[in-house]
Amino acid sequence: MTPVEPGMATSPSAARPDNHAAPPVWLRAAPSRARRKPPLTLDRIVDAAVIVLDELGAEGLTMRCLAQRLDVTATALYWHVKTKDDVLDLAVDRIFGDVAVPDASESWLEDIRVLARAWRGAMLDHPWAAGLIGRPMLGPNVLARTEFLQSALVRGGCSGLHLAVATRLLANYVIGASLTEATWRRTTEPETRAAARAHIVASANAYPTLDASGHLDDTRWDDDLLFEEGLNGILRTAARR
Amino acid sequence: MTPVEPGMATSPSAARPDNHAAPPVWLRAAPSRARRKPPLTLDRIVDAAVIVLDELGAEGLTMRCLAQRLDVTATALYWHVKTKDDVLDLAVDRIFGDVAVPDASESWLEDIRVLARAWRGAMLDHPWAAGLIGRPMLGPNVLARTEFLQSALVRGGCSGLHLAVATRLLANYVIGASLTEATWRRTTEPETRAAARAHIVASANAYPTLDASGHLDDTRWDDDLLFEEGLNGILRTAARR
DNA sequence: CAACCACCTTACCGTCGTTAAGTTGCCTGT
DNA sequence: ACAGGCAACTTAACGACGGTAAGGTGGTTG
Repeated sequence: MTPVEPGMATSPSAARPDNHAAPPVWLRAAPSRARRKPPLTLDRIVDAAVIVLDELGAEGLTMRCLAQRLDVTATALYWHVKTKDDVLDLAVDRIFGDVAVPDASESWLEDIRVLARAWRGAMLDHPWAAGLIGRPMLGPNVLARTEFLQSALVRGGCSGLHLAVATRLLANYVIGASLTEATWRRTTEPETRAAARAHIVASANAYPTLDASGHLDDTRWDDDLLFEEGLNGILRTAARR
Repeated sequence: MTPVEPGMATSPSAARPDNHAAPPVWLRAAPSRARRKPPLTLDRIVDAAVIVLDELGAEGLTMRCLAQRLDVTATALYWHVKTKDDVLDLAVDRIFGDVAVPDASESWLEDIRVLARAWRGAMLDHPWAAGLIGRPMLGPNVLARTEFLQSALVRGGCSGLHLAVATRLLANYVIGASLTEATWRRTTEPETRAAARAHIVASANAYPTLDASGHLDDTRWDDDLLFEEGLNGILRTAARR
């Protein structure tokens, strides 16, 4: 697939002496660094994994295809990573690195809002992450965001039981909302969405309220608004402390 | 694995005549029904799938092992089911059938509380379900519970935007909470939990608030209490309408 | 220059989900 | 009563997957 290139790279006895001899630097240094493939690192693996996941989804990520994109054999990955699950865990934490942690402003409420929005945004940008949340998230990026969230609550005056409750409430809401929205967005060829909605309408006697409220197909309000309003509701109760 | 049993079942030319000939009914009728294996149905497949999932977790469920438990070949399943994902979807919906839908009482708040508790309980009883929520949940059991939840909110006076917000808020909170708790419970050999907590303590400078609040290892309050308090917070804002 | 070690490859294993092509047995029309 | 057909299952096999074991290689160190 990637046959060994002829010339310098192949034989040290030809390449090294060149180093000491004639050729101009720009003809020597550049190729010698560019032609040799860059070393495989954990970072490069995770980068590639996120790209593949974005393109093909969670089921599309295989060690072989990931390796191919990095121009190595599949087994080479196992030098840097113990199992495929490691790659997935790292990829999940990686995308949460994109969630900007705001500088702590004087408005802890707004800080939380910003973080929550960004968190949801990251998950909607990478909908495959929704299916991977059922594994413990202990990566440094996730922890850093949780730390910020809880510290904002502390700034807002929460402590003790109320702090624990508010932290979980917020985190669980954001996770739940992102999860359901991303799931819906990911699997939704519009035909599926229409079919689901049609099924509810057809079973209107079984689901009268869902039918009347336009569940799964409400064009009156969009997801952003509903998320924001729910967030407001939570923050109002948190602020009452 | 299941060799053909000798006698009647093997050869029609030997079995059928017996039907017309000597042997007493209780030796004929009973075995003829008991010995013939019960027909494979979707229901039996899903039942077995839930059992296997409970025993071995999501990764432990394979079509072959599921088939073995049903005393059929793996390919036989594909007559009743199109793909393995179908089995998973059905299994997820099945466990939500265990969530008791309360009779609508005069207290819509309490109705919601009961349903939310049961929902969470079902997920904690079957922690494997947490990893399978990243797929659209459109099964009849899930829909029926959502219908009840929303109808309770309507009884409570919600409508329009507020109804949509409250429905999502509640559902997302319950899902998020169940997911994180189940995930934690499933993957937690105590060693992992201890390691995670130790990591936070060790990085106390990076996560001061998490460290101080006993994140991931707070013995002061248990999960049930935190869930309940969060639920109360949500319902208070919903009730203000 | 020999020995070593980090890093990658070649070769391969067992298992998985799934398909294709029979085979069996009941049920129905005549 | 019997032929034909269809539903329900089996046997066989495919290709891809995650993962392991052993071997090579190139740069660094004694």
